[in-house]
Amino acid sequence: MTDTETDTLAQVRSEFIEKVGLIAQNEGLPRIAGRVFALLVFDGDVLSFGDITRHLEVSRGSISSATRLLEDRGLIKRLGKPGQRQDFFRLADNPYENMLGAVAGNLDRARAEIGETLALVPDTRPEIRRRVQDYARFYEEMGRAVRQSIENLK
Amino acid sequence: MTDTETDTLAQVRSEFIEKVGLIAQNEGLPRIAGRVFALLVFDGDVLSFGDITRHLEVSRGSISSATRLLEDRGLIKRLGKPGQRQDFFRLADNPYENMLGAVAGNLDRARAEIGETLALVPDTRPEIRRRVQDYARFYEEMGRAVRQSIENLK
DNA sequence: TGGATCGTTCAGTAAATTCTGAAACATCTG
DNA sequence: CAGATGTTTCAGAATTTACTGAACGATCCA
Repeated sequence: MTDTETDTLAQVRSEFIEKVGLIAQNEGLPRIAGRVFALLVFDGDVLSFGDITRHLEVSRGSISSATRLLEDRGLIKRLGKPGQRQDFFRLADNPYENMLGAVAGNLDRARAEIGETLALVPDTRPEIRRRVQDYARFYEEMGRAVRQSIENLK
Repeated sequence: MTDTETDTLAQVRSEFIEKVGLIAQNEGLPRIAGRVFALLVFDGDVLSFGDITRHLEVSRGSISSATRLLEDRGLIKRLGKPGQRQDFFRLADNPYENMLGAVAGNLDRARAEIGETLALVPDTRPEIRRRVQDYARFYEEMGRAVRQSIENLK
């Protein structure tokens, strides 16, 4: 591999990290969480907490909360190494399925809330019921689709 | 219908509106946009701009941008009535399909950006390619699921 | 045990987003 | 055309969210 190619790959890598940061932001996650995820996707290796702060040049506080968020969502895995003070991280085994699991959870919650309203609209107002039901059906349908995706990714 | 029932329905309606406001916020939309949408779902009628400001008690500026956002996404329809200065609004004919259309668009965009990265990772780094490709596949799969939902809602 | 390294917490700051209200602009009516 | 009514725009206020950095408690090593 020539130097030029190395430089280009480093550049591709850094652009990827920034892109995923923006995608995360667009999906309502902290940008830094997206960058950490991207870093682990691209590099593949097990990285230490310190590695991550160094690569991304952000405060340890931010890395702490980003890693915890990603860990809670099942996107990354925290590893302890015997005789090592540092925490280590790698991609989870099934990050995308877990990501979709969180999405499905949100959809179910929304569907449930609308269901509560539906239960309170009397039969004497069938037009209202129908419209609220259409809305509920939308979340049901999305939930089904997402669960199907989880299957397809397995 | 008794007064008690009427009061209860009014209450159900207002709780629904607030709930949808929060759901919208949770999905990254302005809360007011969610409330406007909920109002039109629940009431079903054609409502004027003024009706909406009165029902929701927010500034006309906010209603103006919320209605435009919802209109742009194909969730509501703006109507002109002959001999009437006011704008009128009703639910779009297929609001949920259009909502999903926007979602699918975002997924496609994300997928495309990751595809750009993938194209730049050389064959000499197959491990990186595989991981980036898995990530791209995730967006593909989601896109497929959403498009399927659109079909199912038709 | 003392000193170093590490991760978390939290208070304060920065940045982004939403909302308001007033001014500008447009349309209708008499 | 003048006045009344209606919508948009935009500057600034309010709110929310993300981020930093320092203090703290924990763990490891000499």
